[in-house]
Amino acid sequence: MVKKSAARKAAPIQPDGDAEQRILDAAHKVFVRRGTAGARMQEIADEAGVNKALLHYYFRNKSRLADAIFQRVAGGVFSRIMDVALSDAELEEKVPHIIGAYLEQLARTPYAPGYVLGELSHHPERGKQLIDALGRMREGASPRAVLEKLQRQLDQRIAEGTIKPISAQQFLTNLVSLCIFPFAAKPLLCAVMELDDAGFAAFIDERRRVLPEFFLNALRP
Amino acid sequence: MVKKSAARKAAPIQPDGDAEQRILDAAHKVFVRRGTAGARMQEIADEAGVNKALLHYYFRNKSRLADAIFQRVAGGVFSRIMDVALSDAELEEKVPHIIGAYLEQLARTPYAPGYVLGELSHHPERGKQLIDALGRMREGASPRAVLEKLQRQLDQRIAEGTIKPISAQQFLTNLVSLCIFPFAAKPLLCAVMELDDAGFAAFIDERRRVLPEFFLNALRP
DNA sequence: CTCTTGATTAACCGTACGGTCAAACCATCT
DNA sequence: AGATGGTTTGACCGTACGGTTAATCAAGAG
Repeated sequence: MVKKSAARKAAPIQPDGDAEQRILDAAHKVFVRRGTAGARMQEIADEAGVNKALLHYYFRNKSRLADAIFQRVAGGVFSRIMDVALSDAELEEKVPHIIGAYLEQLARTPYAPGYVLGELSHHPERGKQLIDALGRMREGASPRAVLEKLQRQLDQRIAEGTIKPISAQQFLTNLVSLCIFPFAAKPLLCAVMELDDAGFAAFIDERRRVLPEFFLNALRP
Repeated sequence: MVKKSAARKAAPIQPDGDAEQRILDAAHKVFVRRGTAGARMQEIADEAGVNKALLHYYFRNKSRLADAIFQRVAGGVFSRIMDVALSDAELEEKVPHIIGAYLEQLARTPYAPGYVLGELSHHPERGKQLIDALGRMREGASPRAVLEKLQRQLDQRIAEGTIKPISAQQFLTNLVSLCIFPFAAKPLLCAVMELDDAGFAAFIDERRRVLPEFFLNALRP
């Protein structure tokens, strides 16, 4: 759509990367820490080291920029969930693996979940937009198909009598809840448990050990 | 602090209740659906059927009003958690009871969790404020004391060998995660599972049956 | 009745904010 | 060198928003 002259050069002139990318990164930071409504175009421009008008040049207006960032952040938070449902590994391997990878990723972006959930609650229509975007990222991974595949795997184990009956919906909801919520409520948990950032990291580390066992144990018949 | 003339009369003149209360209720609605930064003082005034200047008369400015509402909403979302830790009942009774009551309450205010988590992530200092307020509501229910009491109860059961070892922190975090998250992510869950509001209510109803068993099962040694 | 006092309003103010525009910039091509 | 076209900027605009003020209203006290 928009041709980037800097892309042709090996060493870009600008401080780092081309302007559009710097704007996206700056907007990412600002939107996540202030929320869409609380973010200021000027603050994003400053953070990107760029004139405010340039934001409107690349992204027509604030709401388009906000949409782009929301998709980026929410995609980052939720895309990994697909791994659970799509992989063919047995639950006993899959669950610990996904929990470990997920907690690790979230620990790197601890404020993303709070931002995403806040935005979702103020703009419910973004729920639909988000799963459309996720479907576009991973070919043919419609939510319905994903849930059906997971349900088949669960049903087989249920028939074997090796896990208790559970629907794929409840299974996924539980798994995601246990992983994401502690980050979304991080400031509250830190206050309740009297933790600083290092203490919270330790709490998450402990969680990485405890959660797989807790979850698999819950499935045991 | 501020004397209310209408309070003296048996039948208040105003449409319903005194102005301060109507403002609080209106602010509650507006802040929850728009978020603090997205809420407009004018919209709150309209919703309360009152002049905008009156908001500044009762609450000096927007941020004080926002603080009041946040405490109210967040208190409503989290105060019930205390019941788990403070009650003396056995886990097998306590857990299903708290899950049932909690899901029922949240189903009545489904957008509160998203609002609270969003606000927490943009104003982390409110975590501390919130637990102070919760401590004020329930006499001598400091988080530390609550966690210690719960830990004693858990330790006894662990020593008996009737549940697996778990810290009070992880126990509470898991319980709260499983209850609150589905509401905070309601728009997303509805999109993924192709549910309307009635379908979501049914999903929560199913959850009320499934969750106690899931949770207690996870504790089983 | 007047005086006082809290409650309520209409009108207003300053500015912060999202958005626009014409000019300047700069690499590339002829 | 000049022309071209995407990129970047400073200056500007309209308004929506939070907040203030002076006036009005209602009701009790004297």
